[in-house]
Amino acid sequence: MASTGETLKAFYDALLERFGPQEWWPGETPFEVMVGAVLTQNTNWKNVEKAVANLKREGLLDPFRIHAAPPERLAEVIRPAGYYNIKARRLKNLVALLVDEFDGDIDALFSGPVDELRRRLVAVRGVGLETADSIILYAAGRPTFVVDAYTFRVTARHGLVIPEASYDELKSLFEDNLPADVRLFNEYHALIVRLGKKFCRKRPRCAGCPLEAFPHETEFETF
DNA sequence: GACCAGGCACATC
DNA sequence: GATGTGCATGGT
Repeated sequence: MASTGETLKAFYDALLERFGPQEWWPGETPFEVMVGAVLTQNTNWKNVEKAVANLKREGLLDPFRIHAAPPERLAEVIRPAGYYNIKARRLKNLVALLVDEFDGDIDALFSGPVDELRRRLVAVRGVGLETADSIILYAAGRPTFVVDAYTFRVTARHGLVIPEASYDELKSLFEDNLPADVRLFNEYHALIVRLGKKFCRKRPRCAGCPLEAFPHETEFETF
């Protein structure tokens, strides 16, 4: 009987073998990564790329510029990312933390204990657990495991957690059974997303899945 | 035309 | 604490 840690490592090896390193997060600067984390909420990444390109073209990919921009103007620029009114407000909430508390110095925001950073990020309206963890891992380069909808599906369908497991329970599943390695956490989450896009959607297509050889449920909940 | 996407806040029970 | 709903564009 393989331990949870051994199973998680075997999953990782199978995903890496199939897909190769994902080299996440696409983004030229930590600030761009942070903005992308908000824009990609429940949204296809292709749409986010268009919104980010618009921000660059308009000279708005800057904490002070976003802070000063009227919400309606910001919303129009990020329109392709969807939910543009609400995301404009969320971006302004997030840069308010950066500008008002850290004088726009993103390195200052990212330094200090990870759990304190997480509390600060989650306290921002519009930044939930996944967005906060994405920022911590991919923008700050600090070790925290990012859980998303695909993580729920993959782990539940392979019997690693009960389907009712919470976000933090899933996060602990990975963090308590793997070394706290930024590179590993980075690739693992990216590989789960890659897997999910192709095989582990709401209506899964399991034929050819790299985890096909591992035990899994044959009846799927649509979540 | 239905379904889906790298969520979150808020209302209601 | 659990469940339901609004937010919105663009690809399959």
